[in-house]
Amino acid sequence: MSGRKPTPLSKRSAKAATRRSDLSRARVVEAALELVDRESLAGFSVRRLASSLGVYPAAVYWHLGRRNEILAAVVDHVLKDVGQARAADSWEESLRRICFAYRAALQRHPNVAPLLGADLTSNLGVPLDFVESVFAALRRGGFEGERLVEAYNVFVGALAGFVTLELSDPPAEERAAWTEMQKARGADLDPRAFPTLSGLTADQIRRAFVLRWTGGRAQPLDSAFALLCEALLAGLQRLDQSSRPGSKRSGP
Amino acid sequence: MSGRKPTPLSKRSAKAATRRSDLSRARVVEAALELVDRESLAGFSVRRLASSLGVYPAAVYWHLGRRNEILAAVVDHVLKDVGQARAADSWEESLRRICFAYRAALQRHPNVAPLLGADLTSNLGVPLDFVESVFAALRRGGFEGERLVEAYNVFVGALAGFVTLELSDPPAEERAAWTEMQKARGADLDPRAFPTLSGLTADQIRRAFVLRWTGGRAQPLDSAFALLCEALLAGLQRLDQSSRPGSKRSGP
DNA sequence: CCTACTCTTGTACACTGTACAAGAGCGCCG
DNA sequence: CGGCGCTCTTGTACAGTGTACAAGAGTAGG
Repeated sequence: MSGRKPTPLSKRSAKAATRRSDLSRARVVEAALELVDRESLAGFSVRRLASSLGVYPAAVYWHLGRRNEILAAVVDHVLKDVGQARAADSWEESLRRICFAYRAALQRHPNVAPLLGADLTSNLGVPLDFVESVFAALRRGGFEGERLVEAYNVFVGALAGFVTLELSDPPAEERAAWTEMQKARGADLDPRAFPTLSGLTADQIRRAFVLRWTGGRAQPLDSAFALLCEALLAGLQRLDQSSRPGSKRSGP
Repeated sequence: MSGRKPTPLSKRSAKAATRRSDLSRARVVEAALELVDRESLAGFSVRRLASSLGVYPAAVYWHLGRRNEILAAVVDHVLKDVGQARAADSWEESLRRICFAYRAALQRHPNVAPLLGADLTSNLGVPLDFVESVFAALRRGGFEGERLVEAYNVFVGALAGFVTLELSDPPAEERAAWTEMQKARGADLDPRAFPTLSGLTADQIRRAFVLRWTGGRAQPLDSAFALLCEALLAGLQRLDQSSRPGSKRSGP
């Protein structure tokens, strides 16, 4: 079905003949996100995106540029509300809200999660208001100068890392084989070489990042995530106190 | 130069005619790592790898399987010593050593870092002794059962996330353009929309994860990384104490 | 009405991962 | 010693990828 060429004429020609601009940046981004959601990141391609819009690849290039820029736009779209997480009374609570907003946004579109693990740098896709809100909260917490940037990087790195890892999934087509393989890997552990590991229950292994065989979307690691937030906040609090003894703590 | 076909005969035929097995899993992995180091991950391809060995693609397939399995083997190779980080007196110190060993290993081969951000799950590349050592340390710290797995995920997620982000770099070919773009993005900030961000100095922005334009290999975020470790440990310590008041703390 | 601009069509190129039949070279067993 | 069988490599093929680019449709403004 659907020959070599995108055969875009079918459902479009009549319409497009009159209004050519029913394509637009927003529409393309939406379609791209839809495609990623449906087919996973590996299944995303410019051509597929184009053909899902009934259009030739170059058309989507025109609106969004290269592949990476398309994906950057998708990330931006997914994360657009995270920066709006309303600030709370304490800076700690603000950060907590950001954590949960960030994770919730990605849980809605888990297939884009990988993009935020590695490509965060080269992607211009992360909305600035997200960045702003983290910086603002940390500053309220008393971080300044060099220390502020460091705390920010710690926070963002840990948050992005955990969520990406939690949400990443095996390639779907080979899920079955992969599950089997992981199970075996977890079961055949030599107690002499891996004393601690081999003492874990199957249920523990199933949830442990490198060993697990259940992806984090089927089985969210809610409490582990909460633990991450608390650990981060506790850590930052303590460092904050120790580096600047008497000044601003949490509220006024 | 070097025609369509790999033209493998040149430096090989004489040799290979007599000893066919000068290819081996280990040699291929080594070459793959070398290629990734030299050309970055985007520049890695099975064909290039094959031709760098003077061999046809299918030959490397035979030894290592599909692309992902090749990369998994590379990751395994890069991380193989991390699990050997000698345990220290206190569990905290053990974890600290693991952190630094992990980062050091990836700093030696920063181009593989992206693999550990997103593909950690589907990669079977992470050596088990690394996992074992983390679990062991945490258990010594008093974590058990459900809590143990959570702490482990927190630790691994945060660690992998930070290091991947720190080490990831713009695509190299477009580095110049990208730098310019990021600089502009950081400079044109509307103070009304981004009060905190626009107050940052250029030097702060240059180091801040989403905004920065200097990659973490040219300019390592040493102190931020140290901060991450301390924050994580402090956080875990506190959670540990609060959940199990009187039992084992650090050392005897 | 014609020019200028926005957007789309086709087509092309170089390259990718992966499969597979066929064949070399070697060790082992009879 | 001869040949079977295994390990490994050669070629070749296929379907799909990102990206560039000339050419053309369609609309808006002067």
